[in-house]
Amino acid sequence: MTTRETIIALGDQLIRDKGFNAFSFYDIARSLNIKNASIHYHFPSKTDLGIAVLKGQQDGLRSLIEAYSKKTPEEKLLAFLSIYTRIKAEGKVCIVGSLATDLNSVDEKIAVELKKLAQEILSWVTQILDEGKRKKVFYFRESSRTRALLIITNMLAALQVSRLTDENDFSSIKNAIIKDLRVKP
Amino acid sequence: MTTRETIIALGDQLIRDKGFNAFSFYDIARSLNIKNASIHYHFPSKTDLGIAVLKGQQDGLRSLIEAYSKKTPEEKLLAFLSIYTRIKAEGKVCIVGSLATDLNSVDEKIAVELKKLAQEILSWVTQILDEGKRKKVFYFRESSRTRALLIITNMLAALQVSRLTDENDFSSIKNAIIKDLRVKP
DNA sequence: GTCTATATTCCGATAGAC
DNA sequence: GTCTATCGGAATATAGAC
Repeated sequence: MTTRETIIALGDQLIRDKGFNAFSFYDIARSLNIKNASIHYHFPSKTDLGIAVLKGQQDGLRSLIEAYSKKTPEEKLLAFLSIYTRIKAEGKVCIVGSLATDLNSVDEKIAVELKKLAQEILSWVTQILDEGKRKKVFYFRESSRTRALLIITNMLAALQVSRLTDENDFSSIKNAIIKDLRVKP
Repeated sequence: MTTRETIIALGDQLIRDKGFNAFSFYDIARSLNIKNASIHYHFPSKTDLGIAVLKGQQDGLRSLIEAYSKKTPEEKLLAFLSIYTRIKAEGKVCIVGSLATDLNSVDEKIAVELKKLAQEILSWVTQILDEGKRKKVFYFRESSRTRALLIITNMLAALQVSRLTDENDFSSIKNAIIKDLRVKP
């Protein structure tokens, strides 16, 4: 992994651990045993790093979508849900939630990339549910888009709320989502 | 409203608008036409203000619970959901979500009060659902606690995600929650 | 309770040597 | 690409006058 990629990975983790406004270039420099100024060589501004992190997330999502394109709707949905399970294991939160709460304090360019990411997530989950409904493996009353929103908001906030209530609450929420989709009307 | 109360109200709004780490005492001082140092007279540290904001939220919640204690489960649930509708109208997010994403960058004392607030919200919604199930006005398969978590996470993240996707998504989510509870098995 | 003034620390960012 | 050195700005916080 190049230094640039390592910086992006560390920035990503820091945003999801402490929030965009709470981390500094020094946090990254210390981890990498380099100096503050060296980070600026790779990313002139903190906003530039934020954008790179979001573009990395977009690329990762597209790879996952591509890798699961021939799989069943159940497999796709489980792959989607396991994104959050991995984040939970790290004790962190989703980047969409983290940056959404700070939205009015970050550069507009970050907001633009964040919205793109959110749209792509919503679009994918909507398609998964749509396919599952057609193939009669998922059952739900709402539109696919609304149901996708319900599932995404459940998982996104499960990471946040389970930091405060009980760590097991994350699994309870995840399991309930899966079960509910399988209940025939 | 006393100056102290006004500062708390402004701090609350700023946390839910920009995040805890993005607002400064100067934001509040400017709004009140007083100086930075005057804020410190009322709240020695930013952490003190954060705690006061959270205690204010706890008090507000307890008042709401008390005011609705004799009402029906449906009325209680609608009262709970309308908390978020009001926040959405302001374009802000829920304080629980905002501070949960910044949890590892704030003072431990803030984390303690935030957890108390989250527990009280979860406890209330769980009781509302429990009562609704007993009285056969709400229908759901999960435990009351899990269903409460599902509903709370939906609303909390609906505020965050609808900043990014479509403002109308908030209403779609809210309406789906209400409808789903009324569906008989 | 609010003010002026100031101390202190931290952060983002740049210049220029190596 | 990384370093040293430094600038400029912002933010938290305190001292002491009014």
